[in-house]
Amino acid sequence: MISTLTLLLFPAGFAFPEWAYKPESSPGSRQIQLWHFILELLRKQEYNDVIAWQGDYGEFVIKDPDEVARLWGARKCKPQMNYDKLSRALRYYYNKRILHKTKGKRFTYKFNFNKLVLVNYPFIDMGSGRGVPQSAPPVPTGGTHFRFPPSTPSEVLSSSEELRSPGVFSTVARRMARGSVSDCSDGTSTNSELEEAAGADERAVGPDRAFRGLLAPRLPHESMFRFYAGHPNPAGLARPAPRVHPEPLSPFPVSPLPGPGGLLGPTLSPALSMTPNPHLAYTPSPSLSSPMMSSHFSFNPEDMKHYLQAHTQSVYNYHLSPRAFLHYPNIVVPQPHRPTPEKPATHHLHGPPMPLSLSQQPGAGEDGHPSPFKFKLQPPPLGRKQREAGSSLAASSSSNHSSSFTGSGPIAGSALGGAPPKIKVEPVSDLSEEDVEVTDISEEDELNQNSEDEEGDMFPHLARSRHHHLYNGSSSSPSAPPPPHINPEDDPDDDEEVFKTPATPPPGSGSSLAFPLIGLKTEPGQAGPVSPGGTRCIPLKLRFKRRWSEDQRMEADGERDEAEDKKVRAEGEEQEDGKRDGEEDNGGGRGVILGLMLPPAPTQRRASSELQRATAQLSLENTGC
DNA sequence: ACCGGAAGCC
DNA sequence: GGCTTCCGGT
Repeated sequence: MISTLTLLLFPAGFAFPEWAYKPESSPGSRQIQLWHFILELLRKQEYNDVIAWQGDYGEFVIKDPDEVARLWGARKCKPQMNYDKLSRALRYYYNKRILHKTKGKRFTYKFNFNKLVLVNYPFIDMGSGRGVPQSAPPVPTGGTHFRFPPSTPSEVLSSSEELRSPGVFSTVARRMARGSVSDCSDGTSTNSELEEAAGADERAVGPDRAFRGLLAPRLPHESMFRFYAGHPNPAGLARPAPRVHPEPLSPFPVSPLPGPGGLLGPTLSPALSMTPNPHLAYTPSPSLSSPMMSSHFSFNPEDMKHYLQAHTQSVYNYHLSPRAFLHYPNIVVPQPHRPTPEKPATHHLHGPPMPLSLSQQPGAGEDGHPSPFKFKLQPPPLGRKQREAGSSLAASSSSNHSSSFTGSGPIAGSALGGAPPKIKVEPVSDLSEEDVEVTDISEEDELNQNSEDEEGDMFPHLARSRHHHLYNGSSSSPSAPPPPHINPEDDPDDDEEVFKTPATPPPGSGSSLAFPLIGLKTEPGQAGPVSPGGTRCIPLKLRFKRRWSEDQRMEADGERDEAEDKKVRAEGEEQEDGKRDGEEDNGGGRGVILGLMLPPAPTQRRASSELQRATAQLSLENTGC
């Protein structure tokens, strides 16, 4: 199976896009983007008096708005820049879900790292230990949000932006594979380090890279990365570790989330080169160092059990969606103890009857091109006016903005039975939907946006209608090291954190379990296969959702909304959405797999670190102007 | 302060 | 696409 997996994983060979390393070349823009810049400032101590991390993970406060504006203006050669304009730009990020305002706190904003990462750096290799930079945005609890690629090619194409289209990735990948990473870096940019590292990695581990790339989005966990790491290059590794030390200011927790992901990592990697290296040494958390970390991981029941258990624990710890639970046939994982009494122990990961085999996935790797991942920012919500107006446009059809979410819980409510405007039906049908899902995804994003939840993140689809929403209770998770200040409420909402797991693993999870990636690939036609078996989970899911919803509400109640509420609007979900929703929930077929793996946070972190690195080199001010 | 529409620039 | 600029509104 591994081989199969491998193939799937490395179909085309994804690589990290060049732009990932260069802020300047960030997608969509030639120049440095504001958020990169902010991150850059954040990571530099010298600007601590100007802007600094504060409060929750990802939350930062602009201590000196004028100065920040000045710096930004300098960087962009916009002397006329001022905080008013800068803040407008920041607000512009709200729609993109990259940032949101921390209500009630002056000049305080919060990154939604997940989104950033996913969106912009889906394939980044967070690799290694480059270490979470101090400035790394915190992504404590969170899960990552990811979206699945559209199932159909057409969809893919249609997708608005597929960011860097697959083609791009593949191209890059190839390049990288060759070790020509340097391309990216012409001297201009930043990164020598990154590039070098990347290059090294690639050379050393050709496929791995690809692998990583793929995984990254879904498998956030650091451990995962680590394992694949195997990166020969020391440089990257070395640095990070040291840096990791917690900064007072930095929101980042020192330690990465312990998570299941780590466990998986090994799993995945076996095939890959797992050479022990410093990386491995750098284990995020003790927990990771489980046996699983050991060089070899087998899918045998015991191991799986172990893994699952760990995963389950993590799910609980992170308040992940039930969907996150891995399913492994025949193995029942004992439930972790959860603080919360309520949580039902019920879920055992039962395997759905039909295990998916990787093979099922249709084109998975085969198509020559990599699966189309389309990670994109969500479309901005419709303008309020429009919405209000009832702009029909919304495209969607019917979208009415349904109500949105009342305070309590948007989606959750719906799930619970609240009347959700949109969703309503839970389609039990589920799986099949995937395609739909995918499809939807592309477009849906726009529609969905709603943010219902706290998150509002990027993957509305997932989140939205469906039940999904689970955000991690940020505060709670024990494992995650709390930031200095944790506010109970704060984060919960934060969307960022929300972890939407894609889907539960489909049935056959055993195998699937392992690879999210696979799922990706699958998309294309996969619906068929999945459907058969997979779906049955639904009921459980629903149940879980409810549970979660309840829990979430209880725990989080507050905030989530924050930003998102407003946006909710978009929702107009279409009927289809509803369907999809169901699906998604399910774990939608393919996605499912992914879900398993992902431990959210890490990824983000890594991504962030990468970003930081990338940005690090930029000069804050641009003299050139 | 903060929000977000609209128009415009690159 | 990603702001920048301007601006009316809360």
